[in-house]
Amino acid sequence: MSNYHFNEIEAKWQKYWEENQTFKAENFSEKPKYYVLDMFPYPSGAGLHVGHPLGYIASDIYARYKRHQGYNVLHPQGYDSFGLPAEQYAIQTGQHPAKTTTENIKRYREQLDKIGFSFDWSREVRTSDPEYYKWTQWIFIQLFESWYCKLHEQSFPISDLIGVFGKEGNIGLNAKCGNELPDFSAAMWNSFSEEKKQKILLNYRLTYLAETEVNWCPKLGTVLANDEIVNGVSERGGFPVIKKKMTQWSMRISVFGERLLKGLETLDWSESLKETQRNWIGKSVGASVEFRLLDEKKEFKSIAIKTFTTRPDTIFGVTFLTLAPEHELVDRITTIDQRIEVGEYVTVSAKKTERERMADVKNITGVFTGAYAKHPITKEPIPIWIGDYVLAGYGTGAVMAVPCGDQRDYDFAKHFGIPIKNIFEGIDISEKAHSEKEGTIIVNSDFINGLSYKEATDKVIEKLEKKHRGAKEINYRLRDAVFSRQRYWGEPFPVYYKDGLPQMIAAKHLPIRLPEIEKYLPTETGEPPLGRADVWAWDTNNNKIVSNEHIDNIIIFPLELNTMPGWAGSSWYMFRYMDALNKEEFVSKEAMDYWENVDLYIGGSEHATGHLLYSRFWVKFLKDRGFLSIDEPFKKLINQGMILGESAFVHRVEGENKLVTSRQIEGLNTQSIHVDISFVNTSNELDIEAFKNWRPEYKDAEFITEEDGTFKVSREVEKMSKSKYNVVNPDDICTQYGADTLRMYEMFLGPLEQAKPWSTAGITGVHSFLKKMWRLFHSGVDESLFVTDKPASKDNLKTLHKTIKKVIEDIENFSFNTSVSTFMIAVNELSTQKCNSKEILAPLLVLLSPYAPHISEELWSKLGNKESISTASFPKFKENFLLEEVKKYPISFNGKMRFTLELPLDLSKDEIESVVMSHEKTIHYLEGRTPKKVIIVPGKIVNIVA
RNA sequence: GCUGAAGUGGUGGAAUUGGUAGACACGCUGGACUUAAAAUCCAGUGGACAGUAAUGUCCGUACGGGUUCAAGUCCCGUCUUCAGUACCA
Repeated sequence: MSNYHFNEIEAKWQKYWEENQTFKAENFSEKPKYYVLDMFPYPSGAGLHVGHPLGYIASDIYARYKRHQGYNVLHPQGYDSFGLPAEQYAIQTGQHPAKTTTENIKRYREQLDKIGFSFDWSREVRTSDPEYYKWTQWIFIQLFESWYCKLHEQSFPISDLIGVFGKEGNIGLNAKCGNELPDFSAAMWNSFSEEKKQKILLNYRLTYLAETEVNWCPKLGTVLANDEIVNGVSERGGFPVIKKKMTQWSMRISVFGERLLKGLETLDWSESLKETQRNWIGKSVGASVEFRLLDEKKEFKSIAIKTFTTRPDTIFGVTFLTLAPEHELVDRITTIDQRIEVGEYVTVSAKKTERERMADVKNITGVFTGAYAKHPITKEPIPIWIGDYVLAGYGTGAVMAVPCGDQRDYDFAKHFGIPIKNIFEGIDISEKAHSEKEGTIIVNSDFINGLSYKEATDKVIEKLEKKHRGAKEINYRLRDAVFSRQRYWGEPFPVYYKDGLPQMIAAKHLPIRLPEIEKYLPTETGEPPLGRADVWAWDTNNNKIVSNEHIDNIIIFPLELNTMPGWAGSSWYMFRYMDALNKEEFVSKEAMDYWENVDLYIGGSEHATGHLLYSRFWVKFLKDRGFLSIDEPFKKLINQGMILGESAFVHRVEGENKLVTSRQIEGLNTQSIHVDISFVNTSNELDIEAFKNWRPEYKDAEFITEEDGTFKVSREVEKMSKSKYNVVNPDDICTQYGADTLRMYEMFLGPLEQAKPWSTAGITGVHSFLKKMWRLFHSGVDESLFVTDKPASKDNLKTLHKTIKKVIEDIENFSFNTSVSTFMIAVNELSTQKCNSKEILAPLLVLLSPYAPHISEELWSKLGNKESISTASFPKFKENFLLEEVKKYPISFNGKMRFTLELPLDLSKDEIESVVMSHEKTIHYLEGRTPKKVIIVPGKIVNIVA
């Protein structure tokens, strides 16, 4: 008996691969290297659904393909097991995150194993493993011990900077790098107390402690980075976020803006993803312009309001200034008469949540400060306003408002009756502002009259620089990333506090292990859960964690209570796989130099402004400091599209216990209720009994059915999720159809990068292909293996090489969906040709093995091979089976056009004619200026001139 | 609003540098096998018109134009959908 028993075959080969360590990668090899990486999963509690493995299947196909091509392939997998998702699941189930994480990982591993991936599990990493996060802590220390020189665009050890301060102070640095810190000389530096020195250094370190306005999410009990907020609510859970001042660790990613931007040019990523990162970095080129406060009593002579503009050419159109409500000068410049009004306005806007402020965009609000500034060129008095359309976090938090050239300034001016000055020739601004830069001549503007945007911009900047009232400036939207989380389930900081100042724990004492505490829940007020640990202080004599009780002793100090965010561990994991067991270094130089960077990275596009940006930042930093030899971690990136679920709904008549079949709901006032898709068949018919048992409240409900007694549900495509009852579990598919069918079907669904709904209905097509493939190797009579050494026919070879060509092209282009079709066509053709030649079938198996590894291994071994099919080399495409030697024949087309036709030598006229009539052949179009290729349409050739 | 991607049968989707549009699969229809069903296999399947038939003709890739011997593909304009981003000065 020799039917295709996929369950047995798959279990057999998965065991074989594990026992033989078939996919273990060596760190050094004569072969060229290739590194294929998946974005490692968060082990959440729900387990995998069919959407999760999509990217893993694609990367696995590619990894297996590269092995066949003779590469030494690194294809590892691990778990991003620290962070909010893992912790939220623990909180929901009331279990300790350490416990749920271990359980979830076990479940994930079982599910992954069933699909037959070629992962090298000997290199598994878990970000929550102390042996792993030891190095995350180590990298944090390196960041703390480094600063960024804007002049050299590079990070250096902080000790270099201390050396410079001791010799020259920071005056030179401020001038060269445009730092805004108060100047000090070498003598002053040397006279500073240690405490003051440390405080100054925090302004330079790449990770620093500062009181900043952060995004606080009370429901999650933690602060969030900008990329963790979507539409003003938290990405995880969708809870409100408010602004709050807190002392937090931050990462100085902003100084890397330019390099992160430039690096994108070298990467093979999708244009849309690069664009997302470019927008996030948000570079804008413009100028800073300084407006000095107009003050007759000369009290505030030195107060200057710095603004940023991308339109220096419109400087003569300025009719007011607007400050953000949070601007630091608001208090100082507001006149006595305006104090109450301004105070109220500032308080009200501070109370708004991120979301309210976004929702309020159309409401124009603002208040006059009573103060005036002097225009830097015309010296005219300019009124200073406050408005919340100006953001404290961007530029300088103050704008020079040009109502004629900016719609927001225009709306503000109209709303408050501020004059609008037109500086554009022949442009009507009675209805709206004119914001296009190009194609306008500037007027009413003194020395730039008659100039275009570009010329005027240069002239104005030149003038401002001469008057010391401004300079050319580049601004980035990219903000420093908050790095503290008031959560339990994350990496502890290797930091203790002495006299209120942070101190690093020496690297040799790492890891600082996360203490085991009973109450790990976050608090709404923001006290970190680690504050509840009884043993969480640092003994500097013995270099170990000790009980809190001893604090105040001179050698025992409080430890940092916050933990690191989820993206800490995922920012460098791709290097740990290279050398996962190394106890001495996070990755050895040899391993690093061999594997270099990830050649192919596959994962979701939702990480565009988080993980993919942060890890690029860390890698650039580690490269600067000599710990890595490469500058960009991910050479090629593919974003797999999400697989969506097809939810099913029953319709209940509003206010009645009556359910109506989907075709009869028209005209009725009904409410849709999600129903578990396992109660619905492919014809959308509901199993009414199962539904009644599932939802007892409808036990006695009235069912309005079709005439034939069936009850139909309606369908809708949504994100696959437990709460929508539309989850399809890959385990079930594996049991019913096998992993090879699942793998091929997931690829067959559509283009890899496109979002698409899952529908189990079509899976039979792929499954019956595998059955046909199996049958191709077996005789129809007694079902034993029926493969011969007979030479292949010409037709057989043609089919094979056509398939080789297409499959290689498809894999190289990541069009895995079309190669599934190619296999189907090949098997159909070979069945028709009754091909049983080993010369054809063996290479076909190798070709198929990346897609359907289990069946390929089984048939491969049946053919008498002792080694795993993964060691076989990929068949090579030979063109001569498809094309023949050619000779040029001029022909004419439709009796008018003359072409040259390339055809085999020594053909008779009849043969040429039959070729032309039946095949696609390339000919050159001669009558046009440039020769073009055309395909002959059979039957339309009138004359062939030999 | 801005940026990016896309719009092809009943459905998912194929179509090298412009060259027989709808591969492959699902679904549907018919047939074979079967007591029957399932499974399996075979055939048909964009639309309209003509023909007993083989077949032929015309129309068809969101819409309107254009370039070309030839356009799903290139150019201009319009509409729609999806995704990202959003008071960024």
